[in-house]
Amino acid sequence: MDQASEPARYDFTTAEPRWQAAWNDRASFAAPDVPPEGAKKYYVLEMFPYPSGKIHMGHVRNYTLGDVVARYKRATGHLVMHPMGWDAFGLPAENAARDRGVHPGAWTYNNIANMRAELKRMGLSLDWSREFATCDPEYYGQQQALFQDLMAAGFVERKESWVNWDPVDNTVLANEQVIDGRGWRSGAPVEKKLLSQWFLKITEAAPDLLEALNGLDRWPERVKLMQANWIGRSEGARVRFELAQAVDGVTDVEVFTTRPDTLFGMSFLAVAAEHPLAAAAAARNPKAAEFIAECRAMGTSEAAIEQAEKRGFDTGFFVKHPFNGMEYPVWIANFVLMEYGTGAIFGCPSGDQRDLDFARKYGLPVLPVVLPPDADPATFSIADVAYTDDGRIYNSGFLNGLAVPEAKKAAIAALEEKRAGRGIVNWRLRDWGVSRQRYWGCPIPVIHCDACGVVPVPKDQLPVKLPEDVDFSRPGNPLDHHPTWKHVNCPSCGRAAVRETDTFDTFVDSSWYFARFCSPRAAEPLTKAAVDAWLPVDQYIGGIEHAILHLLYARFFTRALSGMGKVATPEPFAGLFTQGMVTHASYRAADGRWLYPEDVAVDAEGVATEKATGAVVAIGRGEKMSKSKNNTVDPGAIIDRYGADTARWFILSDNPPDRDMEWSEAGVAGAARFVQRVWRLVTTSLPLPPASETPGETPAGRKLRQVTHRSIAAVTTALETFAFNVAVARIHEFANAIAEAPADAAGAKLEALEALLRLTAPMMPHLAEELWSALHPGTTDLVAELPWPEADPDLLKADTLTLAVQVNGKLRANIEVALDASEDTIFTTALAEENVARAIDGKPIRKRIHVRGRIVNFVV
RNA sequence: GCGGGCGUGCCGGAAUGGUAGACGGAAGCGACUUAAAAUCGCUCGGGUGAACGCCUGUGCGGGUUCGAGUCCCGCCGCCCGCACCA
Repeated sequence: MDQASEPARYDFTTAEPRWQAAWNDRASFAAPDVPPEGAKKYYVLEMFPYPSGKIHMGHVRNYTLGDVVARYKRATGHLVMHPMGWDAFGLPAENAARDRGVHPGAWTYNNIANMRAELKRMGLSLDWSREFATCDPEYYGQQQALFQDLMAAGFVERKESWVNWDPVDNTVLANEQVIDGRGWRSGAPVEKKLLSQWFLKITEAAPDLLEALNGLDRWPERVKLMQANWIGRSEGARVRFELAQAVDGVTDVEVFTTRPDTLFGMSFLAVAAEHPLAAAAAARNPKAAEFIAECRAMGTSEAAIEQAEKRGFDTGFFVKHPFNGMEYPVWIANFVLMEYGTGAIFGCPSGDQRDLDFARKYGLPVLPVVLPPDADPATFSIADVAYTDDGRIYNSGFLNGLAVPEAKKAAIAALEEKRAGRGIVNWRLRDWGVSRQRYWGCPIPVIHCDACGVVPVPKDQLPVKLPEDVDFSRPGNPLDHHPTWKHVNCPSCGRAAVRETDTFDTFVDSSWYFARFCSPRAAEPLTKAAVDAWLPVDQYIGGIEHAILHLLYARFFTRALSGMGKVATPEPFAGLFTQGMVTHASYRAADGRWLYPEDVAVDAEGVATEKATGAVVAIGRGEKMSKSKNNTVDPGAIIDRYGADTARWFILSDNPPDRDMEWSEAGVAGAARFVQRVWRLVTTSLPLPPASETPGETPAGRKLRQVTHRSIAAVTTALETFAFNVAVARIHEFANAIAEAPADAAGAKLEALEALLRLTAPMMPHLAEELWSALHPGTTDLVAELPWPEADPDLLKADTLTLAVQVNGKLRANIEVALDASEDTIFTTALAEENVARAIDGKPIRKRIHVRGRIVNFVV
């Protein structure tokens, strides 16, 4: 092979580390804790990663998106803070400890070291000096201090709630550890168990959390909608039903309903399995107890409860209807949730699908009480579908003839008059249970003393550190069976007491980390000057799967901190962008094995076969990358082969960032070709001939300058709107135009190449630096520190106007007219087109439509 | 089950209610080469035509409009969340 004949190529393997070192040496991405007077601050944050061991393509996508924003904002004159850290507590570390005998801390910090090295290879404009992990005692100790502040401010309470209990492993299970109602390790049927736990009173903030969504104008509408529905404000009534006979001294049962207008359509009353009346029934009837036990086996997941077949048990109790005085049976039903409303409902089968399914199953009456418009009351009946829309009330005594909204008001008024109920606002949102019976989390900093009750650990004794010597060979919480850790003296009375052995939900860790980033080494949780200067986060970026819980908890936490005067802003994230997943084709053999892509051959017809056996393989369309499906792509391997810029470019170019993207080998290879193309475009232009004309003097020069400035404008708009794939397309077009520009446009070419590099820099920062230095030998400038190019408005204007001409809405011709052509001239020019005349075919023109700069339409 | 979203060529996608398919990928053909890679050029929704063109087409069925991928109503399919995964 003759080396000399090989065309020169861009060598990213040396260039990328070189520029990373240059940014590092210049501290190009460092930000001060408190910005200087007059600085335009911009806080860019991606959701910090869980240190699972390796970065995956979802991370690459997330951090590339954030990096484009950070670099673009820096170029447009902002002082940018762009930190990185680790959401480092959680179950996987404990699973690793149980499965492989590794200590959770060692496992986690080892993973962090690996992932940090991988992230650094991506060339992200991060301020690494702010890095921390939530499992650092320096971080969780401050969190313990914050929790005590929240306790003092009245945001914390202790109450009972249900958990999934594995009776064989004697441990609490997460919902994801419950599979088809059984524990994932033991396979034992899961039971619900009542535990005393710590709660943050998020429900008190519900009205405010809902109302303030209106002010989040840079959040996706769908996320705001999901949050609003989750908070779930609903207006309705509490209705008190007297029991026909008192049960254990209890004389009545309260239900919540949003449909008091349908009270006359009642055919039963149903309570949750955890309701006191259900317990009373169980005490009298072993069959009831059996049914309740079956309900408990469903676990605590709302999805599982609501998807289960509707089942019930007749308690034999009866209640009296507050309006008609009739008696109705009380059932225990598996679809009634104890956590919502009062844990009891009245069933109106004609107006609620669940009630109808239930009534049909158990042969309960179905009385229609809302008559749809245009329906005949004599013949209207309910078969398998409940009627939930508006209409006229009938079969309903004093409510007859009213429309649904009026009937609701009338029913509530009547309930209040009879003292049998009242109108109320009910919220779906429940308080936030933060206790977890696990080791690898932040210890809840309280001590339980028989004499003094709950006593906070004195602040000068924080952090309450996790013990290192823990035993994972036994099931259950290692903190609880540690021989010494929990035994302490009460800080208040000095007698023997025990530590709380529960740790915090990891959502607590992620509810304030963005604030801690502002002063990550401070001796107190937050530094007022720093958080007030930097918060709110200007652009937060992460997965849609966090649309509700994480974002709602972080909003609540920030509100609470703001209420205590620790943070000025109540809203943590001014702008939010939710990215889609990264998917990859998956291959599954007939026997159910998931195959690695490299073990599969795909022919031209798209038929896939397993290389080893030749057997045909099923191709799954893009599925979320997961180890269990063998369809992951290792970012490290991609960067080895193609470089970070290529990976970044492909991930940005493939599709809009809020949609799921399919990773494809061909796509990366195409991106790699473009990297080389830009490199050739610049290097083959060197050295640039001395400009014989000032830019734009020749017709070709002016044309290239127009393209340059239109490209600047188009890419800027695309970046501002997160349309990164469009920005990529515009840069492709721009590069094509530069390549095609004739030689006499030399003066405009330098301007074009500079603009190309600066527009590309947020997306392919290493290549931009490499070529900038080639274009300006000896320069000490870094593109990362240069300002964003500005489009010259004069060069954005077109020289003529191109209009589409339609006849009856169908395109028939294009015409070109002067910018200032009159409407008459435009119509005359349009009608002169042969194709237009043929389409009109002499028919009279009924209407002429002209939209300036767009279109002409003749209606005939 | 409930809540939210998405659906456009072979594929990813573009398109302030105004020329559907920009840009890229794949594929095919050609140039260069002993050959391949790389590179460059051409073709590339379907139908019809010698050609200017014409008809049709944005998951399905309706509607609003001079004009609908875009707005409205009803379906179908896929995806996300459902409170202890992060």
